[in-house]
Amino acid sequence: MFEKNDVRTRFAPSPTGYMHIGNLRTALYAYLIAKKNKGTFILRIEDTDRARLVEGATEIIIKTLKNAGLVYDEGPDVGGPVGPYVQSERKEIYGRHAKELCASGAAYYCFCASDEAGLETNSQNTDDPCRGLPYEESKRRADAGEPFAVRMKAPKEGETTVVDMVFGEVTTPNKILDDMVLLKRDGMPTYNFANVIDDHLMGITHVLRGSEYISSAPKYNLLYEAFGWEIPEYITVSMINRDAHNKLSKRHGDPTYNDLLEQGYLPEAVLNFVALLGWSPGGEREIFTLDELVQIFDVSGISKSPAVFDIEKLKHFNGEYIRKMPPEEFAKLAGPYIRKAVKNEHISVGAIAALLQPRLEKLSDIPGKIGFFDTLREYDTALFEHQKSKVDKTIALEMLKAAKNEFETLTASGLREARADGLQVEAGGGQTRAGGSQREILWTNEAIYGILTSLAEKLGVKNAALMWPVRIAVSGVAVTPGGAVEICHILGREETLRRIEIGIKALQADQKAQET
RNA sequence: GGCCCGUUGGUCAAGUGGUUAAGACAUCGGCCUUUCACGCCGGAAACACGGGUUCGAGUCCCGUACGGGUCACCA
Repeated sequence: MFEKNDVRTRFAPSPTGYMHIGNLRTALYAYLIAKKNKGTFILRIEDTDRARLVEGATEIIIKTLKNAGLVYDEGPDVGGPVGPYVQSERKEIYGRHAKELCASGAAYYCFCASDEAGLETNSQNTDDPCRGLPYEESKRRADAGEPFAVRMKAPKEGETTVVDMVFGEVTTPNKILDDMVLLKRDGMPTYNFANVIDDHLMGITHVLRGSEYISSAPKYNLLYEAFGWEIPEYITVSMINRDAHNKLSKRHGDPTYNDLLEQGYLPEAVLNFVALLGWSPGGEREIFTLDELVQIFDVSGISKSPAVFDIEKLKHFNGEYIRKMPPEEFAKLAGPYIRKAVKNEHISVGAIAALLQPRLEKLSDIPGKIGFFDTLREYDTALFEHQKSKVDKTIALEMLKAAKNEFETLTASGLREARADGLQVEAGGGQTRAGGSQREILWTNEAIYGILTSLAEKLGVKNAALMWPVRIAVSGVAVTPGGAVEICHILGREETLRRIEIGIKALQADQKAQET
């Protein structure tokens, strides 16, 4: 069995597909509460509705929890002392308990056809016809093989008070409680019943549920009482909404956890963000690792009111996580995205990653930002005009010519090229002069910056006046990650010169067209 | 409709009877600068409403409004 004073929590999803953000948060809180108390976190699969079963969904859940770092101590694939952890494998247990309640008078067999019973529950204050059946008789019928469901015999008077760690005391008049079905005709338990049985049998001390269950909570209490079981701590968490009026739902295209990962969000960032939806640690800090959350999590910080899932803020969190990542790690993560957009093997993934890291919100944004490294698209020469940098087309042409000349001169005198990936190659046919001249340099960011800034100085213009046209020429787009220097560096000397040449030709053609 | 729950800026939120009502995202302005971003500085922006209780109420009580949940042999 399990330790008596052990704090035990469970995440109990039904395997119906990918995991919602709300589910993930519930799992996270359950995990945090268990770990904070050095307790046990359990995964239980609630698959009692075979009609809604989705093939492979259990695997998805397991994979998702692993991916998120929410390691469970007991569960279907890892076992544990109170298994099985899949409800469909516990059918006998529920049947036994349901019959026990019938025998004790807390529940009764119902022989109504399912649709008939449905009608009964909809019309208020109408008793199910089977409620009054004598136990002996209904037991005989059930034993004889007549199909039946089991319903709870809800009290008609009094009230039930539920104590919840988040919502406090919630009192409900018993007369509005219906005779909820415990066991369905197919012998499977309902969620309500299986949940209570399993939570008790598995020693769950803190029961986490979404607020949609709070109106059922009195019925759970009645069930616990009927069995003479101790009622666990209830922790009811409010919903996560898409906007002021709608809750998050897959139907409306709200992203699942998996969707978010596919969109280039980091698991850590999503988890961190989700933790703060409906819960606050109280201070000003917002960025926490999972382990830190375990340390500081407290049920008292859980909010009663629902929270809106704001993707903008998630983006910010994701950006924060990207920025604080070690550069090598980020390069590894971003590598595939970069390679997909920039096929040219000579272009360094690491160098592009370095440019991207401080200005990226999510990985899927990468391709849109760096396509120009791969191919220089045709662009409007109007891009060369930039008031703030004091550049018009005439000046741009002048600047490009000067830059080209400068880069070429260097080549002629034996420029050694340092590729962005760190490999050095000989330029200019390997005619490096022994001893080297003063003009012999490496094609590095520092060198290019030096060349361009001293050129600007020589021409008597601001850096921006030179940098702007160069950047436009080598990229062909108005907005680029990194500046002229970095882009030239990454492209390499040869490609840089080629693109500058293209820019010059375009501007000259423009000029000619203007004259005629 | 019955029952239950909620309501602090556009959003997440701190606040547990006395505060100039934090902070974050988004937004706007500025600085930095080689475009963008990062970073830094600053602005605008909130206690749903009405009654109580109290010397004093975002905080406690009642009501109203609005929003949500639930009322399945779904979970």
